[in-house]
Amino acid sequence: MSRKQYISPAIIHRLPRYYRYLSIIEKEGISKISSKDLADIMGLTSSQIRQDLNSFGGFGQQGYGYNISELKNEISSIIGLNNHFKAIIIGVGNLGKSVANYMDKAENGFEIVACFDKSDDLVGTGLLNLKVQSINNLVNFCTENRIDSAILCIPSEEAKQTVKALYDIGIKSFCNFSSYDISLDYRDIQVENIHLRDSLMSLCYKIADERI
Amino acid sequence: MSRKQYISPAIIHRLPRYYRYLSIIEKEGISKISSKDLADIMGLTSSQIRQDLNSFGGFGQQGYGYNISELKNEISSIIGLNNHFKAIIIGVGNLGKSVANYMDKAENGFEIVACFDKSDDLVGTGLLNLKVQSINNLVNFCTENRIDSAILCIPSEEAKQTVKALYDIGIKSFCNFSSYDISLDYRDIQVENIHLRDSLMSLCYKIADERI
DNA sequence: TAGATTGTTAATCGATTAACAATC
DNA sequence: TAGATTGTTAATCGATTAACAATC
Repeated sequence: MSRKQYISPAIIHRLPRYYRYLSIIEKEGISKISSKDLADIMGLTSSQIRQDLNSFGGFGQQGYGYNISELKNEISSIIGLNNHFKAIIIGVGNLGKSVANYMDKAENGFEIVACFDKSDDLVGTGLLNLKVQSINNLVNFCTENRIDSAILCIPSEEAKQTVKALYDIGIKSFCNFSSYDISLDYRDIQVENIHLRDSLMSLCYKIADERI
Repeated sequence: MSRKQYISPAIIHRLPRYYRYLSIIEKEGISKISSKDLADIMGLTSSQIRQDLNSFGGFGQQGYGYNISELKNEISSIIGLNNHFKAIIIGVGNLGKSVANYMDKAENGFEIVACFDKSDDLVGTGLLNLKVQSINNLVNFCTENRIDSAILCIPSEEAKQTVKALYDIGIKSFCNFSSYDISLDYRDIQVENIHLRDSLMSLCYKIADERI
């Protein structure tokens, strides 16, 4: 079967997990796996795995299973890891720094090509092999260089202004650490939100609920 | 209606958002709101809001709507924000530092009571008003002090070992920044995962998919 | 060939949306 | 009282699981 038209958000968010586990299993020197065995390892059902994979194509072989390297490469290609999309980091506090360092060392589909901060103390300092630029230079830089995505490591009020400026010059992909809900203001964008406070509060609920 | 037995994960993850928006609206000086108006602001449907809220109790008034401060307080109480659960940070690199600073300034249901690192360079340095302790002191500290939750800002191999040690002394709540899937090894725990790499990869997929 | 396991359709489950009687 | 809006039940939608024919 060929690739389905619509891929659900649930599937999109499982793709990186497939990639991660297939990488681990491949490193263990195993060359093939059945949906049942992979399901046991990943805590899914074999049905779900076959459904997920088959929304992109028939990567398995009846009676045999899936070739791990092959499947891993297929998923890498589906995610688009080899695109090495050009990303910029906005806000170079501890969060921006940790994100930059993390992205630099682990394969994730992006490469960081610039970073910006509003603080004069940080502008000109080094991060990875880059010099932190002034936020005043942001729009200029992004019009002169092709940028695929912006990683927002700034508070929500600043994020709101920054997204507006970037959207106006055509940048429509964001990794958002602020609590500003970008997708409410713009429809034709790609965004992943990492809302630390919301995660903590959900965890708080779970603990509190457990102790009732 | 009184509180339902089972609250779905989907609802649990919307609670912090309700709290966030109600706080914003309250600050704007508005005192009441209908499910319809709140839905428009939050990008939900009024049905969903009424369903969500009614799984905890009837907080509204027919013909009127919801009193904002009252509802915000109810949700704060449902999440359990006033518990101020005692959390420890494990790993005080840039990520650990940014999480610590963030948690210190924003209300989230937790307070950080200690932080640990394996690096001798970091042990003894200050973070918030705490001194970074050696990871060797972790189990000892946690047996002598009541700890509600551990925030894992370390790589997955270390996370796996650390979780085992903590689980064995009864700590069963984790905010996990590593890619180790704790819930596959332990069933009776509360966990929130923040998988930065997975989020980036999902974003990568969305961009790549958009450009097909 | 027989056994294993996929790809795919059908059934089930859960979450969202619609509808409306209750009631402020 | 009339209008508004909730609380709640019913309908729909989407995602997961089960089942099984196809086939390696």
